[in-house]
Amino acid sequence: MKLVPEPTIRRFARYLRLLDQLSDRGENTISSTALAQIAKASPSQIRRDLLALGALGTRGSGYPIHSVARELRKALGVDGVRPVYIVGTGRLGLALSQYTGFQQRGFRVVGVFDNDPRKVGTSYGRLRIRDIRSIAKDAAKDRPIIAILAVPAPSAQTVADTLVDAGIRGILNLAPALIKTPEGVVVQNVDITTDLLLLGFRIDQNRR
Amino acid sequence: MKLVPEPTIRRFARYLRLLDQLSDRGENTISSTALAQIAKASPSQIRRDLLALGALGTRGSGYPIHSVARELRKALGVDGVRPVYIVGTGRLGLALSQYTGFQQRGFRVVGVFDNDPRKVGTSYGRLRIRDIRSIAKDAAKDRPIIAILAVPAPSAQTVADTLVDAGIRGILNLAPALIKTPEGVVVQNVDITTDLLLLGFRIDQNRR
DNA sequence: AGGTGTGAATTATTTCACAGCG
DNA sequence: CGCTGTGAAATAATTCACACCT
Repeated sequence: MKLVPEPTIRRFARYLRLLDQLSDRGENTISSTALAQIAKASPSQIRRDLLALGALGTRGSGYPIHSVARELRKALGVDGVRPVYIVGTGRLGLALSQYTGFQQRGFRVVGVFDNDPRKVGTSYGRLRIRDIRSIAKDAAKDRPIIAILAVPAPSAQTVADTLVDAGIRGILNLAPALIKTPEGVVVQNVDITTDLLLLGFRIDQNRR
Repeated sequence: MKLVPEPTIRRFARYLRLLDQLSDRGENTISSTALAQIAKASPSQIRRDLLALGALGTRGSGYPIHSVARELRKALGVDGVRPVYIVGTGRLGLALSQYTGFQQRGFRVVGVFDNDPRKVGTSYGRLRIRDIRSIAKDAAKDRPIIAILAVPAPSAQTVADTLVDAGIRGILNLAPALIKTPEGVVVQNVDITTDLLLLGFRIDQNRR
């Protein structure tokens, strides 16, 4: 597959969720127009986007949901299962460690870490909180590529450095802090306040 | 202010966070080049973006952090304080209700709701969990414009309808489900799995 | 010198519109 | 027919490059 534009990738993730839902309802095919409706996009945009996966549609009847979903997974790199570490077991870290949605989307939480000795050793569900100091050793065994960083802002950079040393290639940063990583380690920032701001703005503008 | 493009708005939220941080460190001005550095954007993009707020920069020395931050807040509609409701007190809802970051950014959680009678009445910090059935009545008093929806996917739509009836104008939807709202009620979806997918993709492509 | 404001050029993304396949 | 695939056109966003202020 050649280079896919960034906005298309964002939409890919949305399409995948929608198609999975449709699939659960027993649907087999969907037209660009119908998908556009529920995805809040234009039919031609859908066609352009899906075309990047190859010509999967059937003229006259639409797109086969199953194959498109499979190709989307392949394009997004979740055709297998990706092991993930969660670092930080505050309220947010714990909430995420219990979240079942990851598994359905190709991610599996295989380790939860903290630096607080009082927490290390206690169990939440199937996961036992491990000591952050053993993360490099553990990572050699679990081979996670991605880590979810859910620590307080002041320690974000230090912990991020530890993750990089442990061989992590991508960090989903939930801390409200900017972190620096060496070339080759990708950071994706998630900041719910940003989304709140954006929502507020859209309300004022009455944008949909 | 005339129409600001959507991508610019997204960046506005980021700039604001950075400028607040710089301000905390005692900085007074910053050049487009310096800001570009930490915001991972190009200097000319910064200048274009900030220009949409009016010509605030001083040639030769850069942008006055304070005024720019104030204008950003105005542009994003957070020059005052926005009251917010949180609906759903699972792990995630509770984590958010305790999150202190909102206040600093112009949002204040003024109510937390659930439908579980065993939870209603119990207190978390300064907030007492209230009954979802009284939300319309309460909203008439608290006048929240925004609600954060943190309920399980199957009940998302029903609860969203309740929120709309209570006069909510914008919903930050954390449930992994699509919700429909009447014209004039804005929905902003937050889905951490989508960000994980995006991160995974960027690792594969080695995009920064 | 140093750094903004801004038209013009470039590049990216979306939409149009229609040929062509099932 | 209905609906995809796709060049071509239109629109949006970014970057260039430089005049101009302090």
